[in-house]
Amino acid sequence: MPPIFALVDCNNFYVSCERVFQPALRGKPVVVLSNNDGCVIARSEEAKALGIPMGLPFFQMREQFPKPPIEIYSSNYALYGDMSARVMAILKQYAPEVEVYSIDEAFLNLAGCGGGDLQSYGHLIRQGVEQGTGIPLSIGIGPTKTLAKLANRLAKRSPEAHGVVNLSDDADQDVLQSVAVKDIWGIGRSYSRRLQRHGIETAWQLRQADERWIRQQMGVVGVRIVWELRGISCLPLQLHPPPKKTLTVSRSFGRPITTLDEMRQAVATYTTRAAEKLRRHQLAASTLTVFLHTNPFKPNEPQYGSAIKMTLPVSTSDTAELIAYAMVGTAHIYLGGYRYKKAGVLLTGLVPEQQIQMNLFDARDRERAKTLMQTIDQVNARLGSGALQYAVAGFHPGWQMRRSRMSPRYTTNWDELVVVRAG
DNA sequence: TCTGGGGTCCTAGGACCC
DNA sequence: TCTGGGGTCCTAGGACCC
Repeated sequence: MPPIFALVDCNNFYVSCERVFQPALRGKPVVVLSNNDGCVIARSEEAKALGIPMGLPFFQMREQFPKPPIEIYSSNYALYGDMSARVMAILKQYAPEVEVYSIDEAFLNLAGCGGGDLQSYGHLIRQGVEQGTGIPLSIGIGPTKTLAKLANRLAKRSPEAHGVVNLSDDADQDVLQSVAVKDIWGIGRSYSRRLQRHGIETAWQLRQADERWIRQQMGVVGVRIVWELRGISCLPLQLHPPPKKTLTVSRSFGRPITTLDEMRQAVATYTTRAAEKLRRHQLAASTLTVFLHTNPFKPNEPQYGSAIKMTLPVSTSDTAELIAYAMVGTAHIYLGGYRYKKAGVLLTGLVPEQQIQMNLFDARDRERAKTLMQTIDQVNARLGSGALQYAVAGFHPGWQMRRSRMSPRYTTNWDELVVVRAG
C-alpha cells in the first residue's frame, strides 16, 4: 500500500504552549522572543493581524508597536520540549508510522487509517491532541510530503477547512495555482526569485516546468520538488532518525565581552553543554571548533571574527578534556580590543561511544574519566543543571543571555509545577 | 541598550592517487 | 616529442529547513 502523508503542524506552537498554562492569553496578541530576547520567533494570530513580522528585532517591535498591549514572553524551551513530547506521544496513537520532523511538526503515514475517510480522521486527530494537551494544530494530507506540506498551508489559511485539508486524491490546477512558489517547501528566497524571473510564480507553473532547466537551475533538489508536486513521492518517511553528524552550542552574549577571561568562561560553558549533549546521545566527537565574532549589526565598531578547528587525538565526550582543547583554541584566536557578541563550539566527526578508535600514545585514563562524567551527569540530573560545573565556566557571569520575560517551567521543574486548587 | 540557535543536503573545486 | 584522465576524498560555501 503506497503511503499517504499527513503533515501535522501545531499552530503558533510556542504561543500555544504559553496559553495552555495561562488561558487569559487567549484572544490577545502574544509573541515569544528568541534567545537573549533578541527577536520575535512566534506570534499569535492576533499578533500577526497587528502586522508584527516573523523575526522582527524586539527593540524595533517596541518602537513600531508602542500602543497595543502585546503580551511578551522569553522562550522557554524546557516547557516547549515537554509539550512537544506529549503531542507526539498522542499522534503515535493515531498512526503506526510517525516521523517527528521538528519540535512542532510530524509526518504521519495514514495509509489504511480512518476507514478511508481521511478528512474525518484528521478532525479526530485534532480533537485528540487538543483534549490531551490543549495545543491546536493543522493537518495537511497528500500523496507526497511536499503536497502534504502544501495542504497544511491551505488548512491554516482557510477557516472553512477547520484545520484539515486532504489533497490525497487530487491536487488540481485550481489548488496549485493558488499557492505562490515561495510558499512551497524547499523553495527559499533565492530560488523563488530565480523562478519568478523566469515567469514561474505558482506551484502549478513549477509542476509544469521543464525538468532539464530545473535540474540546471536548482540541481536534484529542484527536480525532486517538481516530482513531488506531480504526486510522485521522492521523500520517504524517516522512521528512525539518522545519527547526528554535528553538534553546536552557541549563544549571543547578554552584553559584549571584552576580556579573554570572560571569553574563556563563555566558551567553557558552551563546551560543557555540548559535552552533555554528546553523552546524552552516547556519542563522542573527533574534532572541536571554537568560533567567536563581534556584532555585525554594528558596522561602526571594529569587526573581527575567527574560528579554529582542532582534531582530537582520541574521540571523546569528556567535559574536562574538551574544555582543555577549547581553552587552547580560544586563546589562539582571541584578540583584545574588540567587543565580542557571540561565541560557540562546534563538534564534528561524531562517532558512537562504543566505536572509539584508541590511540597508541594516549596517556589518559579514559575509564576513570567516564565514571566521573556519569557521576556529574547524575548529580546534575537530580539537583538541576549546573549544580556541578567546572570553575573555568564562571559563577553568575554577567555576560549570560537575557531572558527577562520567562514563564515558569510548569511541567518540568518541581518548584514551578502548576498548583490546582479544588473548590 | 536592544538583531536567535541548531541543523541537513548538495555542489564545485582542490588534493591526491594510479 | 611529449604536457592524460579518471576516481575518491575532503572541504567550503550556498541554499534550505524549523
